[in-house]
Amino acid sequence: MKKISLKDIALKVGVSTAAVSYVLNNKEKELKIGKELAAKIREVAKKMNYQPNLIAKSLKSGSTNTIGIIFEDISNPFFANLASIIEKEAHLQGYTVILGCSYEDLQKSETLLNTLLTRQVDGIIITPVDESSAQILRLKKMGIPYVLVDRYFSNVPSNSIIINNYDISYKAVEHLIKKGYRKIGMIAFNSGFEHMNDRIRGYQQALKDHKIKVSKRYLSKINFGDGHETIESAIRQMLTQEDKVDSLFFANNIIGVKALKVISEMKIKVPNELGIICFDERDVFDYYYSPLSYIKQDLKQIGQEAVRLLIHSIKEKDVRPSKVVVNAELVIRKSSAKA
Amino acid sequence: MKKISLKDIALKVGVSTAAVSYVLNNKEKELKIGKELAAKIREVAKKMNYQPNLIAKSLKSGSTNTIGIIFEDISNPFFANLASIIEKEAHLQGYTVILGCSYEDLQKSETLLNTLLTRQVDGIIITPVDESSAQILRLKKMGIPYVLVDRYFSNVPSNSIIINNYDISYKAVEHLIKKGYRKIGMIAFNSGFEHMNDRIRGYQQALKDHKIKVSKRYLSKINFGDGHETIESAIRQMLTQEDKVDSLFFANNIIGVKALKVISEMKIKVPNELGIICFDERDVFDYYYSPLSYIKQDLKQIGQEAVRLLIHSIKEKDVRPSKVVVNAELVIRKSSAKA
DNA sequence: CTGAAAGCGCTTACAG
DNA sequence: CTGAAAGCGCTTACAG
Repeated sequence: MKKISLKDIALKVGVSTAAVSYVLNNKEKELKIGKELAAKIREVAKKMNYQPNLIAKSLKSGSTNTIGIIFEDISNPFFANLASIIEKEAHLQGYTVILGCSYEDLQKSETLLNTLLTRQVDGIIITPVDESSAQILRLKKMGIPYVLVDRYFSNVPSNSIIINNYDISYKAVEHLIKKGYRKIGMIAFNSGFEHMNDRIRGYQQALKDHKIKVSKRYLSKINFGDGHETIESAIRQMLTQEDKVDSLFFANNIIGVKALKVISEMKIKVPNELGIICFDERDVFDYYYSPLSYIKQDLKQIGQEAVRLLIHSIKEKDVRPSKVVVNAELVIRKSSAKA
Repeated sequence: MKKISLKDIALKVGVSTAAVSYVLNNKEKELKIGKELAAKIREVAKKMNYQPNLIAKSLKSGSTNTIGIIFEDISNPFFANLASIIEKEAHLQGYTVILGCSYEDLQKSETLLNTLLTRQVDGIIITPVDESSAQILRLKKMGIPYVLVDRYFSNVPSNSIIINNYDISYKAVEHLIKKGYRKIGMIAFNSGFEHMNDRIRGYQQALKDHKIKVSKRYLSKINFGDGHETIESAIRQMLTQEDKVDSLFFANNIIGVKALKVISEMKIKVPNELGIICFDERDVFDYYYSPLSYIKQDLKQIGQEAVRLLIHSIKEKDVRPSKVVVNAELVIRKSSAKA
C-alpha cells in the first residue's frame, strides 16, 4: 500500500540511496557500483515494484517534463483535434500534458496560467484569449517557454504557429467572385484578434481588387459571449436585409455551424440562392446536402510544429521568438458552385 | 528571472521560512506571528511576486491536487465533450487535469497509467481499453482512487459511471419495431466490452420479446482497428446482403457517422427504405436530411458525477466501489419514422 | 507564544 | 573508486 521509495530499497539491500539512484537512473555513474551489487539492487527494486516519484525528481531537477495547454474550449472539434495531436506528439517526446480551457474568459485564462506556473510546467501551448496580450507579455518577461497557436499579438513577438489568414481569405472570396457571386457577406467574431481581422482584411481586399463595393452591411460581427439566439438572429438579419447577400463567408467553424442551421430553417437553397465558404472543417460540412467549401487547416502540422517549437525553446533555453506559418488550403465543393 | 522561494522572502524580512509559510498559508498558525510582522511578510511576498511551488508542496503533502484522465481519443466528440465537462468541474473543485489518450491500445494504456502514477496523481478517471481489466485491478489493489466511465468490468467492482445500456437499447429497438420495421440490423464493435454487449443483448431481447427471429446475419461486428474501408464495406455488406435489413441500430457515434456516409453514397432513402437509430449524439445527426433518432447520454451528469465520485474517494479515502447509473434517453426524430 | 529542525523522495558535486 | 551529505522548496510537530 505505502509507496516504495529509494530509501526502502537502500535499506533492504544495505547500501545508500545514492547507490540505488545511480543504478536505477544514471548510466554513467552506475559504473561506480559493483556489477553484482547493481544486479542485486535492480532485483530488489523490481521485486518491491518500485516506481519513482516524479514529483521528487522534478523538485530536484527543476523541470517537470510537463507542458500545459490552454485552449478556448476543448469541446470545439477544432481544439479537440488539435489537442489530440499535441497530446500524441508530446507523449512521443516524453512530455505529459496538462489541459485547461479558458472559455474565452480573461480571468479564467489568468487563473489557468497561474495554476500552470505554480505547477512548474516546462512550457505552455496557448490559444490566447482576446485582449490577453498582457498575460502573454508576462510569460515572455518571466522567460517561460510558450507557443501561441491560432491567435497572436503582433505587439508581443512570440513563438507562434499561425496560418496565412489574409491570403487564404482573399483566395476564398476571390473564388466566390469568380463563381459569379457579387453580394458577398462575411460573418465574423467581434474582437481584437488579429487573426480574425486578417481574415476580414482578406475578404475586403478581394472585393476591392475586383471592383466590388465593400459594404458595412455585408459584414456582421458577432460577440463571443452572445447566446445562440442572438447569433442566429444576426445571421438571419444578414439573410433577410434589403439587397440581401448572394453568398456568405464564415470566419470560423462555430459561426458556420450555427449559420447552416439558420439557412436550413429558412430553406434557402445552397449554392444557387446562397453560396457558402467556411473557415475550418466540421463533419457537418460533409453531410450537408450541398457539401460546404471550406478552408482546411493542417491541424497535424500545426500541432506537431507547436510541440516541436515549444520543446526546442525548453531544451535550448532559446527565447528568441520564432514564427511558423502553416498554409491553409481552400477546399472547393458544392456550396460555392453556382449554376 | 529566477523563481522566488519562501527562503528569499524570509531572508529579506529576516525571519524563518516557517514564519513566512505560516503567514502565507496557514490561517491558524498565522496567529503565532505578530500582526505587523505578518503584514511585512505579506508585503514583501507581493513585491517580490512570490508564486508558491506546487511541486514542493506536493512532495511534502503527498497529494498533488491533480487528476488524470485517460480517454480513448479526445478527438472523438463524445470524449471531447466529456473532457470539457470534467475539466470544468475539476477546476471548480481545485483540481488540475492531466490528459492522456489510449487510442484503444493496451500497451499505450499501461504506459499512460504508469506515467500518471509516477506523477502522483490523486486519482484517475478512465475509459478502460478492451481487455484491460488487469490494469484496473492493479489500480484497485494499489488503492489508487479511480472512476471508470463509459465502460466497466463486472469482475473488478469499481467506482463507475455507466448508463442503462441494456434498457435503452431495448427501448430503441422496440421503437423501431413499433414503427413497423421488422428486419432490424445492428452494427457494433467486436470486443469484450460489457457495455457493448449490454447494448447487443438489449437489441436481441427486444427482437425476441416481439417474436422476431434474431439472425446472426443482422448483427455485424466491426473491429476497432479496422480501417475506414473495412468498416465501410462491412456496413455496405449489411445493406446489400440477401434479405437485407429495413433498419439499423448503431452501437455508437463512430459507427453511425461512418454508416451514414455509406448510406448517403448508396442513396438509400431514410427512413422509408431504411430506419436508423444511433447510440450517442453527433452534430451531423441534426443536419442530415432525415435527422437521426439517437440515444442521448447526459454527458454533463456523467462528467460531474465522475469528478464528484473521484474526489469523494480521494478525500474520504473511501475505497468501497460505488456504481452510478445515469439514464440515457431515446430521442426520436425523422430517421425512424417510417411512413 | 515562537521558530529551528526534520523530512517529503529524489540527485549529484564532492569529500574521503 | 565509493557513498555520505547537501539541497530542491515546501510544511508542521515539537522543543524551547
